[in-house]
Amino acid sequence: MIESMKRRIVKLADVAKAARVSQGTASNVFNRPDLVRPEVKERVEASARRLGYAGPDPKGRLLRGGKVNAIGIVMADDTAYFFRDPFARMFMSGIAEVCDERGAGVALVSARRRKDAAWRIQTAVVDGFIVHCLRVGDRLISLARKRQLPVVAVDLDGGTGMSSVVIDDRQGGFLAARHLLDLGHRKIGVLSLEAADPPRLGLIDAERLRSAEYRTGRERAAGYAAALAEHGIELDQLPIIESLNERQAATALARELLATRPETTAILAMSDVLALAAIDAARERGLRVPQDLSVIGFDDIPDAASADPQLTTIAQPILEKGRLAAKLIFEPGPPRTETLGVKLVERGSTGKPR
Amino acid sequence: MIESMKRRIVKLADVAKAARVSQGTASNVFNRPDLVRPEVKERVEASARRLGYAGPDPKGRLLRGGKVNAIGIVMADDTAYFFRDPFARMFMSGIAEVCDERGAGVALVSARRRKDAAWRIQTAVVDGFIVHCLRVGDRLISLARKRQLPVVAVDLDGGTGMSSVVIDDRQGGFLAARHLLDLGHRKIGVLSLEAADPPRLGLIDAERLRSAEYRTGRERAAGYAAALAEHGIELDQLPIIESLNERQAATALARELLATRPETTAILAMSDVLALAAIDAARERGLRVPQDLSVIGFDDIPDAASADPQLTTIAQPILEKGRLAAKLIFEPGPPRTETLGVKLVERGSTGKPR
DNA sequence: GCCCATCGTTGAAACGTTTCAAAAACGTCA
DNA sequence: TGACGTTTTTGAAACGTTTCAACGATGGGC
Repeated sequence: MIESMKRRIVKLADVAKAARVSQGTASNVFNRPDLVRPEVKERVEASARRLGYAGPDPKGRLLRGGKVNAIGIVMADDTAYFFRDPFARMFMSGIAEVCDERGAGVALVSARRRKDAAWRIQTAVVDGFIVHCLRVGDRLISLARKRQLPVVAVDLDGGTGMSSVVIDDRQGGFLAARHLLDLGHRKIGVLSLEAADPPRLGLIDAERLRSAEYRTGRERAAGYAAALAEHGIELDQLPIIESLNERQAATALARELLATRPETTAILAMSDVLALAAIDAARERGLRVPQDLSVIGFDDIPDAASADPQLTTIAQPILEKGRLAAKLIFEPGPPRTETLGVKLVERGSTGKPR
Repeated sequence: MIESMKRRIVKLADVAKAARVSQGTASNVFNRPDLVRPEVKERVEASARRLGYAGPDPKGRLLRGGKVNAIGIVMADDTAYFFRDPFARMFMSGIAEVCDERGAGVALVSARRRKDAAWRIQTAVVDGFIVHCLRVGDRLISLARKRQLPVVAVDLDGGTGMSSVVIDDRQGGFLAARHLLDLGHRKIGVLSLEAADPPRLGLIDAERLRSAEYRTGRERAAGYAAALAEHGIELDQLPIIESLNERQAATALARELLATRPETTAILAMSDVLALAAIDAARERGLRVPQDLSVIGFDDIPDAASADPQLTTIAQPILEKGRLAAKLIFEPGPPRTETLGVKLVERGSTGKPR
């Protein structure tokens, strides 16, 4: 009698047997209750209750051929980043909206440590992946694709056979640079996102950006170059600083830029975080923004509007980006690339040069 | 030849056959590569490549007895709420930290629509649940528990056989009320969280709070009552307004409170959101905070410190709450309830009555 | 009373993997 | 050469469900 304590887990077959029906019928009780005679249904449910059946185990259902009904979002950062970073949060909100509509769940896949990341992606129980990675590059993508599930890349050059969502970074860069040029700035410093892995922090030459592995930096720089060209300026003539997209680190680099190039009247920053860092650095030097130094950012994160001074920036539709990425995952059709527009938002951080 | 186009999915057995090894060996190639002779491993990998094998399918592995390696977080709101709400975000960050440490994934389970919610919880592919629900009450909990997976409840009275994490709401309520009383306030209005489902918006009596279905409201009110009692005041003597925890809605109710009880010199709010709403309402009436009206909140969300005036509030360790909830999920031991402390944070929204 | 349609129920076959005891291969040593 | 330890490999048995063609019962129409 004691060995009956072994408490094996109760499964559908046990319930079926106890209720003296076939397994198929028992299954129907839980999944298509109207197919089974009320009386029988009652009996099966009673058995289930009596045996302490936990309900059909998703593991079994899954194998049988079901969809998981959840998509995985891969980011090259720790999981808390999803909730901390303003960009990530809006992006996720967009995804969440669409998933709710479709009744799909959301699984967060952190790909922080590269080693671990592979395993996480290979074993994630999902129906598809949205991959947002600037940092680790294509490795994550190719891992995800190997799973042979739908994959949508975000802010990355779309590969063959994969959908992707990008913004018109080049146009954004163009608008930003033209804005400064129109105001009369010529002594412009560029604060760049990482161009490739590994990043090379500090002064870099324009060539590194032209051939950058990361799409975002490459395209935004190309936009800058196009606007500059209209004024007969080469990107190569400007000082370009590559930085991590992180406020502290960027402030230090911006400080250095302002120190070595005191003639600078404007900063072209490839992200709002970089722009805010530039403002911090300017303030340290006693420079007023925008009177002594104009700063323009990129992205229009929520902080941009509440900064002091309010940040002039290139707005990208982050929420929409998330929505679109999610829609593409669910869309059955052939893979395609969607490009979203950007626009200049003039606020208080730019003005005419002194 | 054409029917071979049927492109059945390639599975481990196919790879094994192609490489002329047993399925067991093929499995080892992917899971314990060092158990198999390099030469054989090579051969299997080659076959896998040639056949376009996607790697061991997690669905199969899962059924065989594996852990999913992910926990589900259930909230009674839409999925975007996880990224929007300041409280939820900090809470999730705490959870995320611990999950990263343990190498576990995070799945977001929205239980917005009650009907849908059941299915979501029943089919979520996870190893355990952290359930945070004020609104929908125990239904979500009991669904989760039926899965016979580890469940941790947050901010809820722990049931038998289930771990839970709570804060010392009563002590928090006590500290908040005592703070106002010590400053000399006697004409105090209470802005309460929902007491039960369905909420009853507007003026309620103290009894509704004493017997409230939701722990948070009940306990905080009990703390208020204890502090008041020390000054010979009964909670029943104060005006109590029940409100949704939502800024707009709460502002309207606070406005009403201030209009009908103009003698009020202080507001005891059960959350920071409610407190901020009270400040909005006060401002509309031309009341200065804290000179004309003192307001104290609860929670200490990030907004509290950056509000104008900065909000005096009861701080609860939100991040730690998340961490602890996650730890309890992974902990093998018997279920237990952890209670976290709170503390009074004096800032600018409270002062002596005029 | 017989035939047919309908409704419920059954039984067995997937689904794709991991695990584990046992068998085979290999190497070493007396 | 045979006995004996080690490595490798095998074969088969789970894991828990859903699905689906086929079968039996039930009742209506003729």
